[in-house]
Amino acid sequence: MRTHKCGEVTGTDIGSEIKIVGWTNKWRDHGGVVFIDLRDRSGLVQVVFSPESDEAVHKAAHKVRNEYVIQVSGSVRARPEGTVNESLPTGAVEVVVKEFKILNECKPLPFMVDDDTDASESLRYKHRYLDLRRPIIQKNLILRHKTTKAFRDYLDGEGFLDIETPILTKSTPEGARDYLVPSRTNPGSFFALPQSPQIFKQILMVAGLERYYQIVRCFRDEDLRADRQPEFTQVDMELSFVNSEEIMTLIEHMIKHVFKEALGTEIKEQFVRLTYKDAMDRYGCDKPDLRFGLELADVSDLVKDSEFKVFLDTLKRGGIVKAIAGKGLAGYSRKDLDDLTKEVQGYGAKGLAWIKIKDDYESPIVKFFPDGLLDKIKERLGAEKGDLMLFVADRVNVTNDCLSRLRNELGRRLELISDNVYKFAWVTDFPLFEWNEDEKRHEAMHHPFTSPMEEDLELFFKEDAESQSRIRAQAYDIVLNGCEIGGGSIRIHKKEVQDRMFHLLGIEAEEANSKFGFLLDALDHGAPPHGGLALGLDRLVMIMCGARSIRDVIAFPKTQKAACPLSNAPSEVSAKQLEELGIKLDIKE
RNA sequence: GGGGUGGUAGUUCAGCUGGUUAGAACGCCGGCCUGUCACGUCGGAGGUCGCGGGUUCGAGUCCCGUCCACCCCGCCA
Repeated sequence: MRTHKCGEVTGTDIGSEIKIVGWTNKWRDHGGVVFIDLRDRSGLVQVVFSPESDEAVHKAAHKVRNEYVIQVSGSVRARPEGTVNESLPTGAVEVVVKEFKILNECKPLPFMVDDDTDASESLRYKHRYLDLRRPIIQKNLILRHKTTKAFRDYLDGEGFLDIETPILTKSTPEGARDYLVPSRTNPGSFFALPQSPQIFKQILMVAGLERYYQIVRCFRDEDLRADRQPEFTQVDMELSFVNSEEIMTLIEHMIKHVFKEALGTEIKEQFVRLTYKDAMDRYGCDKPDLRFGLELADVSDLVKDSEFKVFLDTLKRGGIVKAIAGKGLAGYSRKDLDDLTKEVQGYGAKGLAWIKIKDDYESPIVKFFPDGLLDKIKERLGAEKGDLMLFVADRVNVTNDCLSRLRNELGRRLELISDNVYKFAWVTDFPLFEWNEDEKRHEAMHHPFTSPMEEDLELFFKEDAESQSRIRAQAYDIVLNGCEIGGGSIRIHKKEVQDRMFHLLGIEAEEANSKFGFLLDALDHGAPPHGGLALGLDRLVMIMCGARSIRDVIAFPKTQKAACPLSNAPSEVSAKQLEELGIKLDIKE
């Protein structure tokens, strides 16, 4: 149907007869001469209908409207002097139409197909076939394609096999809420859609496949966010006979390959290494944005010499006092400070103490600090005149949580966060367990198949909760610009260790057997040491695109209520379907 | 489950302390226009003010409820 693509008509085609097809991006009817910008995936080119070349064709051109699909035959020529469009790659040429055909018409549009459309998301998703015509979205999908291709190429080169795992699988305890699928042939029983192919990929290792990968859909029935969809894609990998260092090295090379191939960006520096403890101490979270500094400092040992009751009481109860220095923010108004205070209170802090460093220290609380103490605090924070010192005093986790969010907020306010900068970090030495206060039991921080560190195995077999809380995991997260883009671990490959793990998680042998028996059996039949990692593809591509939302890199995303405005899924089903499945509805009003 | 913002023409929005016939831009339809590329120009059509109640002589505007979209908290091993 065509000899050229619209965006690829160039000066070298001048004089030749070509045939192109595409959508009418814009038409300009001057009465005498009609211009149409014809668009296909490759770009735009201007076509000209002039009465001099063909009266009938020129007349018919008046019928064309936006988004009509047309086919054009004509000759390429240089545009007349003074009419070159510098802002268009094809702006030096135009196609003089000799023949054209309307291949399809288009009803009036619900919104303009245009990169800077400001149509609402729900309208765009309802007519996603129009929304996806916008070059800016196509660019994202193209980058996503290049990214997955680069992953596949790299992994293929490293001897990884792409192996599919079941989508209809088994519900497992722990983790997110499952999406369930009823089984018609087993009334009353349900499949679950996988939250990840975790167990299957481990079984592939036991089976001797040695290197597995899959770019695979995962499902979690939890509430949505700008960076969270109920179905999302992981680059999922598992390797046998490796340690965590070897895995991290491989992943680092892979990521650099992908950034170079898909984005043309060379990541030169080595990924930063942080232990979990370092990350928490210095940034208050396990996914710090390393594009800026503003590190936190623990000042508990200093403020214990003050007379500020809030701090002293917190310390007495086993809490801590940490602080951060806002560079150049000593001029903050009462309202600015109130806003910041409200922000941290939203995350559980009781308040935010502040001290401005001007010629003197300025704050309602300076009177509680003896001479010299404030200098020591200032020194520890690396603060100087003109800065604002902000303090949170609370339990360790609340303090860290609030200050890490405050740190990100200050990073934004001080405009320290630049796009097109990629700061990677590995976070390692995670605790194996996280204490669940509600249920009074340990939960796996990563997942229940994560191996404890060799040197902590002794603790692993001790009975007291305090020892157990000190066990570190052979787990590692990969962080990019303050976003967790992936994580993995060395897995448990010995049955007795896995049994012990379930025991510590409060999962009885019987339950473990019914839920994970097939994995436990496999571990008992010559399971090799193995480990792996999964990367969140959507989030990664989102960062690479500079997109604000994960929905901008997914062709058919769901709304915050986990619905699809295009297909209207989910929807009710017929009584017959329910009957076949043995399902009766009991909807709470 | 909770907090916030929004919902008025096809679209994006304005609409003041409640008051006559709800406006603008873009889009759409028609006319004019031979060098535009945000074309210009003249004219026209287009509204259940998300939905349901209430207050009032009178509600787009105030109150209550509800639905939807987005952002966040909880949740997401």
